[in-house]
Amino acid sequence: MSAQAYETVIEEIESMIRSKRLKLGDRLEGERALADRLGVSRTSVREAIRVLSTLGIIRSAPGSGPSAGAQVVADPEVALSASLRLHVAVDSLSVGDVIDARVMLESWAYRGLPRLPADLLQPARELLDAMEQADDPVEFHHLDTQFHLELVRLAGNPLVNAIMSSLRSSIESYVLDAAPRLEDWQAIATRLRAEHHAIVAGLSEGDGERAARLAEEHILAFARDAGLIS
Amino acid sequence: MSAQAYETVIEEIESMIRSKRLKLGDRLEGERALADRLGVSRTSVREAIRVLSTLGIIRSAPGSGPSAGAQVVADPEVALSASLRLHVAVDSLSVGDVIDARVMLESWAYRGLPRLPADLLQPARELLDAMEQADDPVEFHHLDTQFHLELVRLAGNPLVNAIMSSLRSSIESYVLDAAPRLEDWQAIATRLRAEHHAIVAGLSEGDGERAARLAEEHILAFARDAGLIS
DNA sequence: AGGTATCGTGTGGTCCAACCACAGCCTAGC
DNA sequence: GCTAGGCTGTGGTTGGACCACACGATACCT
Repeated sequence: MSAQAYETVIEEIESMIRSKRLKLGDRLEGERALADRLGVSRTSVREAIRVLSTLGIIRSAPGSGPSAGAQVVADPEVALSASLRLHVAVDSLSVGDVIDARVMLESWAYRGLPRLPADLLQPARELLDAMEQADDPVEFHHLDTQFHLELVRLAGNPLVNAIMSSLRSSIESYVLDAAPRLEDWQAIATRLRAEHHAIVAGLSEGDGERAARLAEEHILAFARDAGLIS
Repeated sequence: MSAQAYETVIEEIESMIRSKRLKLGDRLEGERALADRLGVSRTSVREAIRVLSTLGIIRSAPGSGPSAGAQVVADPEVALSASLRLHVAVDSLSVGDVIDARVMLESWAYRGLPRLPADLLQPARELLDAMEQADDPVEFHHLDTQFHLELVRLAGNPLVNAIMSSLRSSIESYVLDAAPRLEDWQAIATRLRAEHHAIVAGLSEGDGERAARLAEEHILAFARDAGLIS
């Protein structure tokens, strides 16, 4: 037995997924049954399930009934967010790296967009309206995150969406910490709102290239103001 | 105690990392000591360490001496690779999504590159030389992966490098499965080699834009040939 | 007959007390 | 001075025992 016990359990579950014996939404057999079938201890099965849970593949719930047990789910963000957050914490990734990656992602998403029907941009516009009222930096940032994510979502690539969301959340604490240090929050918020409208205008006119360039400058300028990059 | 036991352990370790009480390369206290200090069982501590290990933050080794114990490391790829691989397996992400993301990444990397000193491109050129001799599709693919990764590395963003590497490995099995189905492998390999040289030529002349466009078509054309996308 | 309180059962969550394999260190013996 | 052996602490694994939980069935009372 070269591989560790919990690894054999993961391999078994992954194999069941690949061979379609386990599909999205299916429930896994009980931990005790699985342990017995694979000839390992329940502890090892639990380690494996815990790992798959942090990878966003399985969700476990105690109790009984339809919602209980271990179920195959699809939550690609959890592992990405947790991993990035921790790697930024240990300084193996810098906040600047994350911001650069975000610029790449967002400008890619906008550049590829065709002229959009007005109703597709409606959710983003509503977020802009909400941001008009938001004076609190924390609330503003929250809406801002949703706004940018909503726009990237229009590109229709779920993987890019997951990465985008994870990038934001991995440096959220740094952004929020920086907010109070901003010189003139009101002035900056006003500028950010105007830039948001300009990006949406570009997209609604089918000028994804312009929106992309605006977004790049929008993101980098704020990051500079917040002292997140030099 | 609302949070689960293993979560409190993760929070404690993450807190130690954020406050720099734990730095890259440091060794964690023993599992038994940590369990005792936090008032949880060793089982829960082990679950937490196992999770952090799959997130690429901690590496554990049994035995004694300098290499033993749990150590803080920085391996951003492991979690990304595992997560993407499994999410592609459950069809929550498609191979096409992954390929599109890779095109984004690679073209971004090349577009941002200035004219490069010849020695920076030397490793890539050597991989091209090796690929001239590689007739076996598996060996060719292996070198191809290294080649593209080497070029992206020139952009100098470790996060992008990690994502790039994870994207490749998450769909590697699909690419390798598709290789035998290719109509005329020799002809395709010849074309791929020529395209590789053209990309390197673009970069060596400081024309990142051209290299990016060539890379986009290079990747998408092969994906179409291999039946990975339509 | 209809509602309601109760119990039974199976789930994951936690803990404990062992034992194993491993690798460095230290000591006794040559 | 050197080598072989045991000592010690590490993570890895196991079995068994509880717990809290939530559903479903059952028994009960009205």
